[in-house]
Amino acid sequence: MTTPADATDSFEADAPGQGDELVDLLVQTSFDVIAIVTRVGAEHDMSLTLVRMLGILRDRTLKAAELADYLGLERSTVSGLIDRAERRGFVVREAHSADGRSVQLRLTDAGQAMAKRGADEIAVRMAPLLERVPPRLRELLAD
Amino acid sequence: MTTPADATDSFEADAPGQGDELVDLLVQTSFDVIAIVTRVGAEHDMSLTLVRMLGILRDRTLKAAELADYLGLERSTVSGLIDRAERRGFVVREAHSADGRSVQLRLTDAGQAMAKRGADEIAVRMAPLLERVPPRLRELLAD
DNA sequence: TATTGTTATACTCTATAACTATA
DNA sequence: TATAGTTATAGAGTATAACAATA
Repeated sequence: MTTPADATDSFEADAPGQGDELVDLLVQTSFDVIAIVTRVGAEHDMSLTLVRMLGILRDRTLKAAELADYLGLERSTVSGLIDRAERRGFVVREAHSADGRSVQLRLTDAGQAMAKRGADEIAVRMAPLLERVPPRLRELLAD
Repeated sequence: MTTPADATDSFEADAPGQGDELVDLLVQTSFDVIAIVTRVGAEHDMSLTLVRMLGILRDRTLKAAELADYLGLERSTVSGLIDRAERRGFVVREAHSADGRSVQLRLTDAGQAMAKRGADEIAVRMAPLLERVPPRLRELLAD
């Protein structure tokens, strides 16, 4: 906006206009989705972060530092998160075979069960939201 | 799953299977989007909730209780949120014309400016994400 | 020296409960 | 009585900084 009569204004990255409805739609939808995940978690006394943790560890075994990367959180934060998850029997800290400093994180059977249950419930809650998507569009999305 | 040999299994709400990839995609994308909004907010020392508040009040004037409904938070929580936003000059509490108990919330010019700036920055950060969406699909989404 | 994980500390966000003022 | 908002309090989530153990 430093050059007053600039015909290419609407193509500048810092002068949005055209695609904003789509951005708004995506942001609003995202908040709705996260709200669903948060609610399902809350019904099982789990924070959004704990739900994410179970989802991530569901089909992986990770070191604590790797989990921190996945979650975008500090190691110290994840340390406490693991504490709480372990106390509830969802996860165990195992010795890492190759690195004495690391701990390997693994879901317990209870953790696996809760992860599956949560995923199922989330899918059910999201069904009404997905049903509003036209079938043709839904197929396109599944590429 | 109470009737063992049920051919309509895959259509039962509590026996998900088919559309799970789509659900996962939507959830993962939502986390990515929220991460962008969170990061943009953090760069301006704003929590995700404060960013949402500015976005909501951008084209509306609301009572505190209404804002709480929009955000899905308790009134007491929103009270503190308004405190902090007011202290930073983003919003003002005005007397409600018809109800002496209520406060009317209105963005200041600074609040409007920050709301616009945040929305613009979010749109810019989301551009790479949107560019991965095929144009044909993007048109369909904008219905 | 660098990295992994933990602990101590502090701040923000959130809810519950109790309260005041108004309806 | 019921509703709008505030305050006090407590708990969870988060980051920063300092630390011990291992690489």
